[in-house]
Amino acid sequence: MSAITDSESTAQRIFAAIRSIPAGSVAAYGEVAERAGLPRRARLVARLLSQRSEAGLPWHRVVRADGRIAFAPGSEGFDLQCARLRDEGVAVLAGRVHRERRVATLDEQLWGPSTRS
DNA sequence: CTGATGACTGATA
DNA sequence: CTATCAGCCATCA
Repeated sequence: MSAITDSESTAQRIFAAIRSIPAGSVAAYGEVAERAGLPRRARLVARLLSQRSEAGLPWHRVVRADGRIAFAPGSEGFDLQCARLRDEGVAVLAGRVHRERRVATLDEQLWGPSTRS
């Protein structure tokens, strides 16, 4: 059988986490890493996207923790990510996504933004 | 081994 | 608000 390395299974978990981001929403690198079971591996997620990104992977839904596009303004990646997000109905102003468009925590998805009785 | 780099993050000024 | 610093982790010279 194939010898699946830890790195590959890790990568698959990260890709799965990214795919789990609903269209019209975005998540931070740190959030993706955490949901993939890799806390504090935000840079690993970034490096993975940079080197091994897959076809069909909604990488454009991954932004920085502050909602900003990770690419430099004016770069190809920036322009492409911005366009694809807007295509999904996400407002991107000054290279930034509004806070409410973020998929904060898993808890928030399950419990809702204002479950406080 | 050390040091630099990167699609990062949080704290501080 | 922006600018800088330190922490973090994987890879490379």
